[in-house]
Amino acid sequence: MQLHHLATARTFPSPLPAAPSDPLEPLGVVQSFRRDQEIYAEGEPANYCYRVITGAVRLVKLLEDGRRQVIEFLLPGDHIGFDLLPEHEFSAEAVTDTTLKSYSRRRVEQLAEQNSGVARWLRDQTARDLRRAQTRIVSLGRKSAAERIAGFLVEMAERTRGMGNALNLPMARTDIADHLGLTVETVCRTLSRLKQTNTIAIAGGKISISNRHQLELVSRELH
Amino acid sequence: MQLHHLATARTFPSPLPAAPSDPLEPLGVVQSFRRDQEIYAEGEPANYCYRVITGAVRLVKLLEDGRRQVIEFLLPGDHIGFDLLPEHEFSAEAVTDTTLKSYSRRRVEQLAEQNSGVARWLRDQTARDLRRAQTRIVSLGRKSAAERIAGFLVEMAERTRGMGNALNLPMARTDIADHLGLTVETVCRTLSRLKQTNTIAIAGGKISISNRHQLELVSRELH
DNA sequence: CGCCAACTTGATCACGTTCAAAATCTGTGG
DNA sequence: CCACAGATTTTGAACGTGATCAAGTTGGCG
Repeated sequence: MQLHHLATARTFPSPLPAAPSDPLEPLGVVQSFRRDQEIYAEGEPANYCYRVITGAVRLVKLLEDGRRQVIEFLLPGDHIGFDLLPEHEFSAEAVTDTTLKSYSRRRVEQLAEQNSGVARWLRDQTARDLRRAQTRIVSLGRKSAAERIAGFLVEMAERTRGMGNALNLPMARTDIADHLGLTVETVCRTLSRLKQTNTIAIAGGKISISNRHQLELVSRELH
Repeated sequence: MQLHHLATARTFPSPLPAAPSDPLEPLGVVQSFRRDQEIYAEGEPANYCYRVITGAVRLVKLLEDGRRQVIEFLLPGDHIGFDLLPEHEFSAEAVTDTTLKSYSRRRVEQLAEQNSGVARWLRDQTARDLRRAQTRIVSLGRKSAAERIAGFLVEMAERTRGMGNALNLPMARTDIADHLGLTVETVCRTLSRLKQTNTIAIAGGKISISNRHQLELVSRELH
């Protein structure tokens, strides 16, 4: 199989957030993954944690009968596996060609033992992930398809702060559907409806937000 | 308003898990809450964190139009708010009459600063909560009503390890529904169906598991 | 005993799914 | 550069799970 040439158009060119903490940084090793390549598998011992440099990663749970849940998308600057639990409960896959910086879990743990700043940073990191997961629970438990999709677009706009209103969504519709607990068809139809109401625009496969205010209203079912 | 007498029948009499860590324990102060009493509100500064002694607590998100999501139930031995983020994102309410031990967030933070064991315990605590939340995401995103309810019963059986097969569910059907992203009616109907198939028994409002194996199969849609 | 809240059951409805097909995009080779 | 092939996205029609609306039933507590 041949290497994809690096899809620079699908990459996030914005300046990367600062390293988590200086003492951690020298431990990192750059690693590259091709589109759809597995970074680690469910149940594997967690020997490394990662920071996304370019590209995007999805955390995935695959049920025995083929149903799939994308638990989380990780974008440049995001951290993976810093909860330092001994095993990965979900698998991680590259959404597009991706580069990560990987850190030895053992070394990070040692560092946290000695340096309370690092320990604190780890704690805050995990706490933020927890908040995000809990917010997702509300969305999946109590929101309509339109609310979830509008909310997802707003969230992605904030997380990528792409130039202007152009959203850079590296993932396919299927990934979005599996993230929001919907089917591809529902995602497409809802996007089409948002387009018809001039809330978003879809040109050449790229989505941009035409009416951010309206999109936020829809995400709260206050239309 | 009059005090309810302590609903001992609805309380968890099992031996309480050990304190998180000795140095933390002397900071704790016992506090009591009546059924449905608010422990803290959404958006409030998080000055305290808690450990459940008896009773049960629900973490709740209330949407502007009245929809409700119970993000999490906390049972005796469980910890609340130890992520030490500055504000509570959700409100906490007593499901039944409840006693908590409360800890000053500031003092806990200081302790973590000095004692890397405490810091590590905090991190692990938050990491476990994160795992639980992520598992819930899978359930809400990709599981049917029957799967969610069966899974919930199994989970509660494990968490309470009630005497034998008798489950002690302190929360009302509405709470269960709002936890699983369903309506009360669906919860009732599904419980009735589980009863008809002799998977569970409902007597005097109390649920007990008749066929644990079957229940686990249903929770994985392998019936 | 009688009231009110919680639970249960039934009938109908709607949102999102499923199945199916068409349109568009991507990449590859001539 | 265009043509073709496979994958992804979009649209359409029928269906089904769980929601909604409505009416009983049970249980706790005065």
